[in-house]
Amino acid sequence: MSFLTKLSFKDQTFKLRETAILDATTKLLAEKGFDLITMDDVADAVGLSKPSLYKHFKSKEELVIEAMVRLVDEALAYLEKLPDTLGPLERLQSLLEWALRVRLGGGLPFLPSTSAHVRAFLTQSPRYILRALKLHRLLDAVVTEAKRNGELASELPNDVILYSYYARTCDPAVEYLRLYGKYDDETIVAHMHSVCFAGLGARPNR
Amino acid sequence: MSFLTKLSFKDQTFKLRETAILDATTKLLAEKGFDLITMDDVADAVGLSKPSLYKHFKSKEELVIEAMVRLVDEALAYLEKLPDTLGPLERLQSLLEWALRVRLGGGLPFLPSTSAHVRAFLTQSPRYILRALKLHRLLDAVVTEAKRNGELASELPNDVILYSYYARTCDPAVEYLRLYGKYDDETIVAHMHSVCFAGLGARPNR
DNA sequence: CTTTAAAGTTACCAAATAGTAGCGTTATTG
DNA sequence: CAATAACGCTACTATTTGGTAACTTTAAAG
Repeated sequence: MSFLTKLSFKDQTFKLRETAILDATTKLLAEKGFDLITMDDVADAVGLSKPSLYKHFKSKEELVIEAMVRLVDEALAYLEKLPDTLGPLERLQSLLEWALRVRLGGGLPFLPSTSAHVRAFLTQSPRYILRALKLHRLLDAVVTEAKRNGELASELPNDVILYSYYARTCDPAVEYLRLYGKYDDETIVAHMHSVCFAGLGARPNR
Repeated sequence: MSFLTKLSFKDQTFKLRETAILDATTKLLAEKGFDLITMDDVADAVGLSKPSLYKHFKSKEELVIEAMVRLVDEALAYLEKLPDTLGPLERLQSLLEWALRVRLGGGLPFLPSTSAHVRAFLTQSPRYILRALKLHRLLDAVVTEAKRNGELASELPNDVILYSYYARTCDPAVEYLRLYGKYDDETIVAHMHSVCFAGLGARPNR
């Protein structure tokens, strides 16, 4: 028996279940938000009983932290996977579009804009903070580079750009556009992209 | 005794208490969000007992609805009070700045971006819907006018502009800028204003 | 096939909290 | 000053829900 199959069957299903739980949590978080989710909801969604959940995650908050950690990891992976040929502005645009598509596909908005409670315990979690800071620092460098290229507004401080950028990935306008605007996903992405980088004001005609 | 003083003392204090309750609710909503507020919190904040609250508002949800109704009414009043000399873009800019200052001063973000639950019962409340729609229609006309003047991006549909505009009044970037950016309120307002109308991209140098 | 250890489940507990019943108190009216 | 009606408060209930104890089943190992 190989080293890999040594941990098999039980441990494999355990791991599978863990991702299933995180998937369900992610979906529910996107739909209802932290406070409206009960642990029974999560258990039902994944076809498990509540105590089994606690075999994997020791509390509701840790469950959500892990879901967010996974999300930030995906963002980091996406950013690193981008071809080297892409310029800084293109990287930012690509990541924004990725984040919007994740959300439109039923995923989480990253950035805990949802509730003060969630933000509080997320910012207490070293696991989360570590990744969020890493992403933040990476993007900060990209923004600096983009400004140097004259691709971003040099009159705006980096943190204003970054926080506004994050905010756009969890912009409630997305939901309103889908709900009331009846646009398809790609149209929403295009519009959000346009608003994010060019604003609402009239654009100069070249 | 005049007709006015007829309702006096008790009824006057009753009315005063009502606005005090709404003030406290507004402040708490801005601080903690709907789900983390208990009716005891509100009662304590205004120096009352919980059952007295229920003499004024028959449920927690109705209390929040009334707070939001009052907020939208204030926005409507602000919009109507603007001098006729202001152009459409200036009106939008002025209202955005007003909304941001309200928030920075401890008030509510309008638009129920906080929780799915809040949004659900707000959009069920005729009292709220009525006002929200009225504001929406007013602003829609202003946007159309601004586009005609070449002051807003004519390539964006009105609803994209409006939902993005609303989103900017409750943008989480505001809190992050205050918390981590250490900017004073007026600087935040100026930056948000800039980001909203001109976007993050490089601006044309005239 | 038997043993054993882990995983899953049912049934439960404890805390929090929205909402209420009924009593004490205060202010208005005659 | 006396009567009364409304107002506010203390103390309670019911429900929801995060979390757990102990029993049962399943699967790996000899």
